[in-house]
Amino acid sequence: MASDHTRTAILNAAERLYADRGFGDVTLRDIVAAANVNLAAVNYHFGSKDELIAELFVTRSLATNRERLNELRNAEEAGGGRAGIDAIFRALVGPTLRGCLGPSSEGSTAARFMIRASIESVPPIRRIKNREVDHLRKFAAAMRRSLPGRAEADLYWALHFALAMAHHTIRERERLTKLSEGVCDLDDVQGIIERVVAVSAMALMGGEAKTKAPARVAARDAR
Amino acid sequence: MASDHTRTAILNAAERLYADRGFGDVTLRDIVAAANVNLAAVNYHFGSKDELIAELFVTRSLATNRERLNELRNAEEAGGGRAGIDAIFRALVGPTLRGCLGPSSEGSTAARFMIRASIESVPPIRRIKNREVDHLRKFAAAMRRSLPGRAEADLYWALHFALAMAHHTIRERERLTKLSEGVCDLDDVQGIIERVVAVSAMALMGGEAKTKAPARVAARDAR
DNA sequence: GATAGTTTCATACAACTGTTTGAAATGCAA
DNA sequence: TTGCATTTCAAACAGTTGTATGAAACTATC
Repeated sequence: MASDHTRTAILNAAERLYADRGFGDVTLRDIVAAANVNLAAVNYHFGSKDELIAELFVTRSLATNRERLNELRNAEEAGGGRAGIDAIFRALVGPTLRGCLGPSSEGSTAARFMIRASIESVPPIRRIKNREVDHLRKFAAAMRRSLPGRAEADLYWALHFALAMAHHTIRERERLTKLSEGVCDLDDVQGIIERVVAVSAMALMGGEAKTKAPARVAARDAR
Repeated sequence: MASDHTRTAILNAAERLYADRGFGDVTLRDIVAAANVNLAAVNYHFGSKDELIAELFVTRSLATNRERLNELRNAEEAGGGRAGIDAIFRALVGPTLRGCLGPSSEGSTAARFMIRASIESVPPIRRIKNREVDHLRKFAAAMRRSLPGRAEADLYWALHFALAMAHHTIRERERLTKLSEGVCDLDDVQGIIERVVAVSAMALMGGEAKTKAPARVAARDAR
């Protein structure tokens, strides 16, 4: 037990430094200097550098996943076991985008850390991300309940594209601002979420009316 | 001039090693060992490790960009100055997806290197990517010509989402296979391209008929 | 075949990395 | 206070990294 003071000081300093300068050029010595603790404290409290990074990422990651599942559960309860497809996508990408975008994310170390984690891909984080399959399957299941007739492949492709748009927007938000010369407002988080949700739903629906039968989205006029 | 033998041996070995094991844990010593050349040869021929990586990436990157612009030009000429929106997206994501996906990409070192470069983000590569704004603006211009009435923001968001889907598919292709338990066929490159193109077009069109007036895609029922 | 320029080589360099060690300090129970 | 366990600390360790050096080998020109 004890005071935990050193432990949390390390966690805070590490999160801030990694967020600001990336995993690539932050050493344990940088961290302990910022935390005002001894170099050996990291290995004493966490075992290794990788385990420190893993703990940082797992904490934030679990929080996001909890938020997602909360939103999903609420949507399904509101719909009597079946959530609308929009609500499902909103539960999937909303928490991540809200957490990492918008003016508040500039100040939040947690947000900047997660952005960094999505840009640089270090081994300990990759290992954790690979365990997220079960979590995503829950969203696939919700989609299946919501649209029983849909082809499995279309389901997963839509899920995949939703995550693609969300993560890419977080990763490349600066580039998008520069590319569009400020025309794309990265601070309008709710607008972005609805945009991603709408496109994801269209990816699944093939641009047809929401309640209609399956519509293939793929291979039309090849080239 | 001279034989260039050493130079190209380094380039080949480096590309293969980076493709296989990532930038993180391939050292210059690994490279020169695989290339059967002296350690000092890298600094002699390239100046530094970062310049070697940069040269590798620039070469492949320019090739892709050339291919993209070729396809775009062809599409615009075929349409008398105005390419169809599908053709524009196809020119944008086609070369990248064809290069990095499909059974052939397993064998191609170049493809595996570019996949690696899109997963790990090292400083020299990031610097080059940031100079790609001009290149992407050409596609924005083509979209503008194709659909003069469209709002600028919608244009850039669709462009952004197209790249998002393409790159995310490349980055996470293994995860998607595992997640979907093989239901998503990552070897059907043409099918994937058409899927991405269709969704991108829908992102821009808002699910309405292709020739209709602007349709906002964003903020409907917030939450 | 001597000369000048290029390329290769073995080796050293200097710095930095995460981790370990063993002793000192601290906190807490009896 | 005594004793015991936890925590901190300075120092060193062992290994790796990219880069620099200066001599040797080569190549082509005159």
